This record gives sequence, structure tokens and C-alpha cells, in this order.
Amino acid sequence: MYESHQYLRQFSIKPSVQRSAVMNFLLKNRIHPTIDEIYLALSPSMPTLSKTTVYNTLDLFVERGAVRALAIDERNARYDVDVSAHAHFMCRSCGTVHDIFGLKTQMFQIPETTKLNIDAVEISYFGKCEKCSGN
Amino acid sequence: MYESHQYLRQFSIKPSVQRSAVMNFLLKNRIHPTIDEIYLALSPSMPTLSKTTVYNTLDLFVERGAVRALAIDERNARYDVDVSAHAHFMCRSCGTVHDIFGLKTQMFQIPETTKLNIDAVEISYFGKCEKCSGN
DNA sequence: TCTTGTATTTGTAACAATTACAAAGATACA
DNA sequence: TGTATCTTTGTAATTGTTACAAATACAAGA
Ligand SMILES: [Mn+2]
Ligand SMILES: [Mn+2]
Ligand SMILES: [Zn+2]
Ligand SMILES: [Zn+2]
Repeated sequence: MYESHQYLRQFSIKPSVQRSAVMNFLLKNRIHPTIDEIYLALSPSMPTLSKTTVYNTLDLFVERGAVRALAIDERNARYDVDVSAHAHFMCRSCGTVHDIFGLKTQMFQIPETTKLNIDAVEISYFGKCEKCSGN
Repeated sequence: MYESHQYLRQFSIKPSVQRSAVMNFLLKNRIHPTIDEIYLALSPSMPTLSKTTVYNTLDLFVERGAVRALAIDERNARYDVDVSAHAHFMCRSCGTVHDIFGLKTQMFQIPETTKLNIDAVEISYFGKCEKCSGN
């Protein structure tokens, strides 16, 4: 909790109770959560927390580069506090999103093109996770 | 239009007026359209077309492997009749989705992992397109 | 400490994309 | 022609997100 305060300052984000709680959750639960998952996890201990605040907070985090928004899940936005170059896998069955580390750094390089001004890359894999592969 | 009929049969999709019209649009307009774009393009010449039919049709196309659904656009699903291995770029400003061809085939290979049963890869780039780069 | 301006949070309403569902229409074939 | 099945349609419900204005918290100066 106190760490979260410090962590936020690294990204010039003024800490508040809500912001620290959200960042704390992201740091301790690296499951690429949705807004709803964050809200449902925090609201028991923060009964006045508003879902709008969770939206605002995540927007701010992304804007400041503290968090990455993933496009992998068409249904909801998912957020990742690990902004380093890595890929993701989403299970078509249970919807969980896993990290895929260890891909060649070349894969995250931006292709040469004069026309496009690329600032981000996202590599996503889809299929069934171990649990859902049945057996 | 007639081509579309033939095209659908390749994927064991029973052709109907609506299905052929949608496939024809996809084959002739390779812009990774949204459901709404497809609906709005076709409805003038097919006034009774229902948006639900467009949803149903695209679901069927994807299920049969005739079309790929892209996750690149968080706002709406986008569909690509080109199911070959290639990447995409989405402009953060105007929202258009471009193809990125010519990436090494290695990039589309599935990483070795015993745990995950991967069946698809999606490589997405984000930034500003030529038009929106101002200048 | 009070005052006042600014930043943040909250709750509600509006919006947009998608899904559910049942009725209507088209198609195939006995 | 009759009947079962497939497909389309329109509407309503659901869900995720955004807009917005009021309430609250915070920060600095008087
Ligand atoms: Mn991750
Ligand atoms: Mn494409
Ligand atoms: Zn799973
Ligand atoms: Zn653009």
C-alpha cells in the first residue's frame, strides 16, 4: 500500500487513497484484470468506491505510462502493470489472460515503414489453456 | 456477387442473398470493416436487411474459417476476409486498420509451450497513420 | 485556523455494441 | 402441396463505457 504510493510518484501520478488501492491491486494481482474485476475486488474494503473512479484511474495510469491497456479481449479492456515487452495468451474457454515471456526481442521491433508512425506493438495468442484443454 | 456464392461454398457455407452480399462486400472492400460499416453499406440496396443478420452471418463466417475476427479495435469487432498470416496497424486518431504484410513467417509461429494449446496469433501495431501524422 | 481555488471522487444518466429470443419468411424435399 | 428445417427479422435486454454535474477532499495563502 505504501509501496504503491512511491510507485505512483515514479510516474508523476499524485497518489490518492483510490489510486493507491488500484495500483496496489495491479501490483499484487498480475492477472491482467478488467475494470470490473478491480472494482469487485476493492469495493468490499472501500465501500464508497465508484466504478467511474476505477475507469478514471486506469485512464490516467495508461496516459502516464504506468500501465498498459490490452486489446486482446474484445469484451472488456484489460490492464497490465508490466509494461515491458512481452506477449499474451487468452483462453477462448475461460477467458484468462496469461503472459508469454521469452519471445525474441526482434518480434517487438517496429517494422520499417515510411508511412506509419508506430508507437506500440501487441502480440496476442489465442487457444485453450491447460485447465480448459480437458486433461 | 456470383463469385461470392462460389466462395462461400468453399467453406461449406450455404449461400443466401444476405450471406452472399456480406461476403461480396468483404471481398471487394478490404478495409477490415465493423458490423456497422457492413450494415450501412448494404442496407441502401437491401432495405430489409437486419443488423442481427449481419451479426449472425459474420459469426458463421468466422466459425467456418472464411473470415477472421480481429481484436485490434477495442470499440468494435472488425472482420478480415484475408485469413493468411499478416499483421495489422490501427491508427489511434482515425481508427482505420491497415494491413502489414512482409513480416517474417517466424513471427506467426506458435511459441513452444507444453501448457497452452494455441490456435491463433494476432500481431497488432498502433500509432498514427500517414494522414493523421499531420504533415 | 479560515478561505478559496483546484483536483478528485461519486452517482446517475446517456450511449453504443452485442446478445437473446420469438415470430415471420424462405427453402428443401417427402 | 405439406411439413420440417433453416434463415432472417425486429425488438428487447444486457453489458461495457462515457458524459456530466454535484459532492468531497486537498493545498496554499491570508
Ligand atoms: Mn502481461
Ligand atoms: Mn488484414
Ligand atoms: Zn482456460
Ligand atoms: Zn489516421
